[in-house]
Amino acid sequence: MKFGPKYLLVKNFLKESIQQGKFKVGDFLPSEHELCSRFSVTRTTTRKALDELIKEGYIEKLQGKGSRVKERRKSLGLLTVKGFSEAVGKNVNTIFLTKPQIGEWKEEIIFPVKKEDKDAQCIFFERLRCVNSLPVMLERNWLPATILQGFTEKQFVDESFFKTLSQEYLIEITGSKQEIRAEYADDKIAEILSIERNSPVLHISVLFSTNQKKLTIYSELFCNTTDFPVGNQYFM
Amino acid sequence: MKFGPKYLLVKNFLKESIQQGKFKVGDFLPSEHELCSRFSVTRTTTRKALDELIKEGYIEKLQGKGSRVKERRKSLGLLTVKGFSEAVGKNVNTIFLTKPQIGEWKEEIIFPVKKEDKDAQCIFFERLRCVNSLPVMLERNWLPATILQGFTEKQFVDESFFKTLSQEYLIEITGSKQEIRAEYADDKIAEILSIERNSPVLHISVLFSTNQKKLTIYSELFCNTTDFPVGNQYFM
DNA sequence: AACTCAAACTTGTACGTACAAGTAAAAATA
DNA sequence: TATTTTTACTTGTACGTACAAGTTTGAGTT
Repeated sequence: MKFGPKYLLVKNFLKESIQQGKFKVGDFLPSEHELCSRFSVTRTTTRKALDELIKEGYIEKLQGKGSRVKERRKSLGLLTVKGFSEAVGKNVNTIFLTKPQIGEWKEEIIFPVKKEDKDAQCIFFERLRCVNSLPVMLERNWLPATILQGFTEKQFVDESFFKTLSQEYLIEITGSKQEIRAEYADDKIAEILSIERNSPVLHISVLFSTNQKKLTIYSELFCNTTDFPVGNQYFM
Repeated sequence: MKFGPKYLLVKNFLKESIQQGKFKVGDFLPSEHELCSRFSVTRTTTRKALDELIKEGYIEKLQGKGSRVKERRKSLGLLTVKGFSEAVGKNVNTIFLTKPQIGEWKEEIIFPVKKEDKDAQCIFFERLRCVNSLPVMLERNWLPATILQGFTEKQFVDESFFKTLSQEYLIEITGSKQEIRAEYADDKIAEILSIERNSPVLHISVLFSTNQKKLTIYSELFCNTTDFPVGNQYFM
């Protein structure tokens, strides 16, 4: 039998446990010492495993206390509407304009759709994000139906698409590519966002890659940024 | 005398050497073994130092070969115009509309200007980025004049503001905060970008923090995204 | 009851050793 | 000369040990 490096054993055990919710956000992992004896490795090896989990944003270490499961690095360099999620006290809600269903690959996807994706069926869903009941962002998502069995019938975990992928299918986002444009709102977008036709809207095209090589997610976002700009932060 | 951890000695020596250009991009650092004997530390310590430099994006390791100085992580989660720098074969140039000079703190800065900055004098400069001689992005920058002695007389290194900060003042960007809006182009912006008034333009407000606690940089960018969308990438 | 302090935990740094695995150039072979 | 093999270098993994430094808890003291 061929095994890779030992530290991957520890790392993957912890990573999968976190992804499956066996360790929840805020929980402390077993101490380094305990992991050592559980896997019969030295602390060097255990610490290497933990280091990688820190690098990937799963945990943080607190000297004297332990290793705590972190809210997963949501950013990924992604843009988020200022006021979504982090904003406390704001009334944010999400409306499904189109529930997940088998649909067609549309022209409006900016990034070129891969051939293997085009050959497969396509899951589509469309959501409207509102702040204080005012529509702020329209989100359209396309993804191949090959892997996600029964996805159209599933309820979203915490209203979150990514949480659903993570917890129900053990799929996580590993990368993203974005293009951002300022455009005139066409009739449809203007109507949905309750703005005038030809108002400037922020158009964000996103391509997500995941740990499942076959699963690429295509998203097109349209934002009314007059009241809620889109933003991100990065600190070393 | 009080020293911190030993690995910081090695790390900082290498980091400063890289920042000062003693090791250039593509160069290989001294081998771990050599660093060990030079600093009288064990490989554990040296590797810890190198690990941190990897994390901060300064170097990459190649098994069997060595540690090579990398092109510094430009991204920082930042948006870049698609076609700038990375795009080969494209004709990109930069025009100073306003050379670095002592100016005033303007109202148009979106992020609130810190009090200590407002009390100081302000360096301002304004550049127009063109692709194929067509104006694509207008960039306005403000920063307090306290630290950067003689900045207004300096020539930019490689036409790059950040390279100049790094090589001439040993200042590096440690974080950023951005807000993005789609707006109507006002008269002035429209004229500079050679577009019609009230065309949609992408307005990006950036606040950079640096390793010099006193130095914050405020930028306002205006992009015509019809031909060149703005974008970023992230991969784990 | 309130406080102090020691003990028992946690992670952080650092030592030293050994061998595996990848790379490149020199040496041996055909 | 051209090819193969060896050798000497690089980084990667893993062992074991020791003590420093931060946190929590509970025993002991006031």
